Amino acid sequence: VRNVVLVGFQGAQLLDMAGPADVFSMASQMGAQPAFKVQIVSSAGGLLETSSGVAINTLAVSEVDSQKIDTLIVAGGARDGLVAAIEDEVLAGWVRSAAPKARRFGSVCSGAFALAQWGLLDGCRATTHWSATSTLRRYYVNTQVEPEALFVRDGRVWTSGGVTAGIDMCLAMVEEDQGRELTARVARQLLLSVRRLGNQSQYSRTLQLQAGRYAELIDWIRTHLTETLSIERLAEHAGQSNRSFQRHFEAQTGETPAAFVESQRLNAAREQLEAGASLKAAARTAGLTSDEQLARVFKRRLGMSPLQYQMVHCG
DNA sequence: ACCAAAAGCCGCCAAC
DNA sequence: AAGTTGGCGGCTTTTG
Repeated sequence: VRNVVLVGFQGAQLLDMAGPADVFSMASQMGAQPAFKVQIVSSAGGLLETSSGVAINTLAVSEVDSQKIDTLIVAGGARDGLVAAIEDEVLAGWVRSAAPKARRFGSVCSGAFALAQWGLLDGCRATTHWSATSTLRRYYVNTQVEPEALFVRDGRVWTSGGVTAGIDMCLAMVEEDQGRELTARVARQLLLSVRRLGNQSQYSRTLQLQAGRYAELIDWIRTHLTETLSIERLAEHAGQSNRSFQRHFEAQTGETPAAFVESQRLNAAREQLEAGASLKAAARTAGLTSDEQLARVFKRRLGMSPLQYQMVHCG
């Protein structure tokens, strides 16, 4: 049985701990025999008030044998609580000594700042909540921040983006330990209809934009992927000049118009490939001009060719 | 794998 | 006075 230890603090985000806890315990229940034991720890132990006000019970770090930890994950949370946790000598000292001895360790969301400050991310590739990636990069120059990733694995160091990405990360851990089949069942049990890969973008434009000013335009883009979607065309559709459109669209969506269109086309192509379409057909319905174009976009955005993607994802 | 042409991006700034 | 607009041009990225 592998010991999974989740590290929390006053003001930590409940889901950052609850998500991983449920993934590992669910995997344990559904497997042939219990594979994981989950413990939630904090500096002093006892009740922890999370950022949402829901309190959870924790063990004190002193009660946990740091020699026997398999997986150690630090939660993220509200700024003040996180800063206090980082400066907490007891917690810092314990994690610093425990993490290197664990088989793997990591963080969810802003927990990456704690790991980084404690020197545990030096020389590593890592990520954090999308709104904080530039800050992480600025303060911790020895860490290669990957802002687009849902989660990043660099050897034994795993870091994930905003809250629910932690669930995807833990599923990937379970998959490594227990295989794909069990992991798929766990994901299904948790009603995660789509498992997301680490290199997927952190937030859903669909959700983010529903209320936005360009919701209608975005809907139009999605339904007209095969047409020419140049800036001119989109600006015209939005009733703005090119320059203003570009400015506002980027402010609203966090992506430039061309990048956004490319994302949409990539997603469409992915769905096609996953549905078993040929490369040419996938390219065509996604509005990419050729299968070479398709390959370029895959390489650029996913770091792999369409064929490799099929191997990994449709295999 | 390469390259010229095209497209996209974005700081700048005068004009609202 | 402060904020927005949109044309220009140079620089980078993408395309065929």
